[in-house]
Amino acid sequence: MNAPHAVIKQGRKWDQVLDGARTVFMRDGFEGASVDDIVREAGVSKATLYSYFPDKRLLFIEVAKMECQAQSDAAVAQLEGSDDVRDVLTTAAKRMTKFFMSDVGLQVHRIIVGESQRFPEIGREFFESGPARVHAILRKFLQKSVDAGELNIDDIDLAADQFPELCKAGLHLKMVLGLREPPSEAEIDRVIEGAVDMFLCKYGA
Amino acid sequence: MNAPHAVIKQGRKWDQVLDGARTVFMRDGFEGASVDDIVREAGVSKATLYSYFPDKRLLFIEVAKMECQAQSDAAVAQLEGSDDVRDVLTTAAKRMTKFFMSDVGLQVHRIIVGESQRFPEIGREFFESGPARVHAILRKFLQKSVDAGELNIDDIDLAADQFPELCKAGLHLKMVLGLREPPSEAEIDRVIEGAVDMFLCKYGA
DNA sequence: AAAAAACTGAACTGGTCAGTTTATATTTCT
DNA sequence: AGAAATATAAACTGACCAGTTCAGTTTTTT
Repeated sequence: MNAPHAVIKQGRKWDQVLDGARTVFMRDGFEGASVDDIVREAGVSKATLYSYFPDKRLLFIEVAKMECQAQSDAAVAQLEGSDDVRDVLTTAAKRMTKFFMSDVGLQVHRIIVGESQRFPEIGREFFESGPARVHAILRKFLQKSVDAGELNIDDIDLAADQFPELCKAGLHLKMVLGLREPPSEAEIDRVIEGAVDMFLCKYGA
Repeated sequence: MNAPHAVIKQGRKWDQVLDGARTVFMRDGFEGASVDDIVREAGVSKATLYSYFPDKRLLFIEVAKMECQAQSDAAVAQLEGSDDVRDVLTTAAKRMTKFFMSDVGLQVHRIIVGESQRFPEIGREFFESGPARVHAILRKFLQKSVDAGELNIDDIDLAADQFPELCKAGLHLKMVLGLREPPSEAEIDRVIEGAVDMFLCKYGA
């Protein structure tokens, strides 16, 4: 069995190229990043890069995909470990907020929003691998809790949309626009507690 | 009294330039817009444009300022006309949501977020003339209602941050990324009612 | 009507950048 | 070791674009 382990021929320096591209795109955005910067960062020749990717746009899309994937893996996981609804929601809120406010999360958000006109598929990729997964997992948990009689929700999709929104309250937009320092633990806790309180006030059984 | 009515000499075609720039920037973004496109759209010579604005960046900032101003004027007004808290909140929510979902509102949001790294002052300008004004007006109304014993809020700033966030639930991001049709009246009403319900559930006296 | 101010059009500069080419070198496979 | 695949460096092309310049025209002011 010495069959090639991938149909797509990727060459020895595939990872280097992607790493370099990730660094430069995340630092400078799509327009701001020049291909020469990327090859310098990657320690690779321009010809090599272009032997992997036919153009800058497709390289960017590949990087964006990877970043979205990594993002959602880190931020989203099954909601388990406690039987108390408030605990579970608080944990979920902390995870989400942590990612929303991270440098990577903010920068991905900025770039995706800014380029979503130019590259519609990137917007979809981002949404599916991030917000949509959060929604799905939250939805599942809420449904389970409703079935168990612990929550009382008529429109579960709406509720699963509201909760993440509450976790951003006031902080996220300011951070995206670079208008404030990262929030302290205390500030985050205040927002999260406010979110959970409000959510349970409305939907608690 | 034939004194010039403005200290800054603006020339006859000032408005033409700004209108053309507004059209092209809002259509193509900052990088996507070429100065030649703008002068063509404005029906003005390049030399004229550069006699008003020293460079493309400052022209863009001027346009962004105007757009933010127009935005907040349209979306934000005193919250009056009814004594019923629910009515007032519902009206406010409708106005906000209408703007959030409008073509102009979405495009301004995309461009500002995308360019906020390159032009930090634009982010601030946008925030002050938009979200911050909404926050201030909402805050004032909430305080008044608390004083009148109609609401019961311990952290008014948090509450004033939560409400607009609830009004976006699920819709805004999808629209920004171009992932769905504009919501129907029914969908908007559903989100708004959900927002007001949840808000009053938590803070109603 | 004369003078002053504003505008025009078109060519030009200098710089950047995506993507290509080529001749050469290194790595990997057999 | 020899062949085949992969990578390199560097120069090059073609296009785009911000910003300048200037000789000449139109509009406004006096």
